[in-house]
Amino acid sequence: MAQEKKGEQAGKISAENTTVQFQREQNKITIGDVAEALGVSKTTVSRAISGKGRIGEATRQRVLEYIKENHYRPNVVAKGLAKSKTYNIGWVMPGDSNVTELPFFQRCMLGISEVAAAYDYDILLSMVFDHDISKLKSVVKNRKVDGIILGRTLVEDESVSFLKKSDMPFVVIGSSNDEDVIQIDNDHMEACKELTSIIIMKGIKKLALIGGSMEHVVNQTRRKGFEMALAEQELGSDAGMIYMDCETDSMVEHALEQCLCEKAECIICTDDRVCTAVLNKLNRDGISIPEQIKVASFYDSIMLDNYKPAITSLCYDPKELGMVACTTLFDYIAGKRVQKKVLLGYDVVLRGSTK
Amino acid sequence: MAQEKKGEQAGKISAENTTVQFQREQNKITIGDVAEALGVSKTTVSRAISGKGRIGEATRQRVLEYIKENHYRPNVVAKGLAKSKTYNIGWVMPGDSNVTELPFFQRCMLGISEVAAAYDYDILLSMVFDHDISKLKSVVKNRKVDGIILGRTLVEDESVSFLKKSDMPFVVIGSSNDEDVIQIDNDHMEACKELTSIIIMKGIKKLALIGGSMEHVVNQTRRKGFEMALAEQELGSDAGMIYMDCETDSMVEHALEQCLCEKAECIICTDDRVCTAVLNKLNRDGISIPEQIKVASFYDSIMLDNYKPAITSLCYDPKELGMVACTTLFDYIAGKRVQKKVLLGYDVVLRGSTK
DNA sequence: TTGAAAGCGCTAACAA
DNA sequence: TTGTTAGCGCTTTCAA
Repeated sequence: MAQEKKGEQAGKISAENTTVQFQREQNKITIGDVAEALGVSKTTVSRAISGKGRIGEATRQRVLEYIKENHYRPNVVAKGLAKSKTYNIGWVMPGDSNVTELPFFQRCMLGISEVAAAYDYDILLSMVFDHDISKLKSVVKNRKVDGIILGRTLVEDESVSFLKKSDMPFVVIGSSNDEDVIQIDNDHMEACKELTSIIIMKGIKKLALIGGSMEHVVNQTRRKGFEMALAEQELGSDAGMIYMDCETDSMVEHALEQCLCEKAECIICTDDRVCTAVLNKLNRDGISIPEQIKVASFYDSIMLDNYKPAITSLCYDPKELGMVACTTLFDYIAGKRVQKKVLLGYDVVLRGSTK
Repeated sequence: MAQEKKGEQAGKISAENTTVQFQREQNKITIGDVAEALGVSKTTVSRAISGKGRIGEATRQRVLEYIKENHYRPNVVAKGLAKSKTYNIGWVMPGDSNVTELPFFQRCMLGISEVAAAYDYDILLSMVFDHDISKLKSVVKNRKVDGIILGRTLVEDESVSFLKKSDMPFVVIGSSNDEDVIQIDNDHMEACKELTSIIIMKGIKKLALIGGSMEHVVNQTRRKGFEMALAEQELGSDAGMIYMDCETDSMVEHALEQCLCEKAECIICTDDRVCTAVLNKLNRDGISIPEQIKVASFYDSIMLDNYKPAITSLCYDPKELGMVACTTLFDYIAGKRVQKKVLLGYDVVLRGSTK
């Protein structure tokens, strides 16, 4: 076992066969080796690979062939050093535990991943916390990425203000109140307005919004959409109750109780966490949906997938968000002129809960 | 707007103020600049920073001070090139859509992220698909990482066999049938055996296992744990029905029907997706839990969090899994001898569904 | 069309 | 204790 065939995993296996030890194996073939073997200069090899600079078709083919046969791969890091690029983009997502539950970020990642691959880029992951963005800082200061995608924005966002002061190109997924920031988002305002309007048009005269933290820009936007619908549909000012900043289940329940007292006919939740809490309480209290009260959510998720009746909600495509964000970032890095604010679509999905 | 203060975001804002264009700003101070400014050699500066090699305390302080004042940060990529390191570890997770729903991987990431940060490493993310591991391949061949953590293993795992042939150190989260692979996992076998045993000891005489794909090592292990409990408790061979490879809801439902025909008293599900399907069908058919039939799951998740009655299940800590995997990988890279198979703990949580 | 040489920013022998 | 020098593996200017 001491002598391993080249190409097999380099590992020494212990007597008891229960531990292993890694031994580095040097196998690397460099551009210099290729040049030497072919009797040409490194420059020529480099040119053959990049396709830049004049080079004879014959030599070009010869080099390319040799490379293929000998499985030569240029060292991307060395290339990066020479070109002042890293071929990485940074993906910054929140690490807070109630957020890691959400499939949203993984779906975004999927989109980013796909686009980045097309540009021969990799993704460097940084998890940040509301008040600890040290990982983001180190990635930027260590210059390990060529640009950054921020997965979430807060109203007062340390990440954003840090990035603005750096010279690192970045885009955010979600919205920012800062006009200078390149932002990719769904059109939450329009979406929330539309869903609310539809509900009103169904004849509902008294409706309530129960929402999460106003620290999130998106919740501000949702609220605005809700209010706009109310204004547009010309319902009285007492037609819409709003309870924001319900960050815990008990706060949601408390808000819900108020809504019930006020005889709200429909409860709209800004997201599925809030909605779950609402559904649980209604269930416990034996209030039936949609007969006694209607429920809708401004965000759908698997958490609600299996609920009976199905919950009316707004649907978005996080993967598309990731793809557009990534494309935009690459365009921006390349010096192209890019849209500062891109708004993507949504679907209003009417289900049993508002029948 | 054409002239920006240094340190502000380099961006040209268009006339309509709706697009932006990025302009690179050169601000970098190198080790050479520091050396020159201080009238010492680059080596001296390098030594002052790394703390390696003999250097006078006086010069050392002088260098450090200058660095602090002038905000010099060594270029990690250049350092990496010189030391043949990347200061990145690769994190490979599946991109299949039914898998991105799971918070499991994000929780693992959290643990990895924490440990990696302590080693001044970053995480390079690759999403792979069951039969397309090209992203993994490019990351390895491009030598953009010093080691890799595989987030999931299949029975016949292309990623594993590829990595074994490369000289890239790697560990897997989950189990592999391949003894040579360094693997970090929860003790699923023991956990499943224990939960099953407990249920049997409650007096259940006829129980069924409904499970997902046998392509996943973990499902094989779970099945084994289930079978071991049956054997150990000396129930007859007809006491335990097993329906594996139920990859769709309809397959689960079909299996469930069989179980009901056979008068199973308790349904155990290998994971929460299966469990959700089971619960939905039981609910639809008006079969009450735990009165008419008992239900348990070998994996808990938020999908089941809000179900009434609460579902008895096994609980694991994915973050710990990530932390241990990452630590192990670093030890292995450092040439330390490491355990080939590490098994972490679990909790059996008995809830209403098996009352 | 090709090559020599300098340089990207850092580390590490070896000398002094 | 400090500096000189030669890399790490690639790109790119300039000259041939």
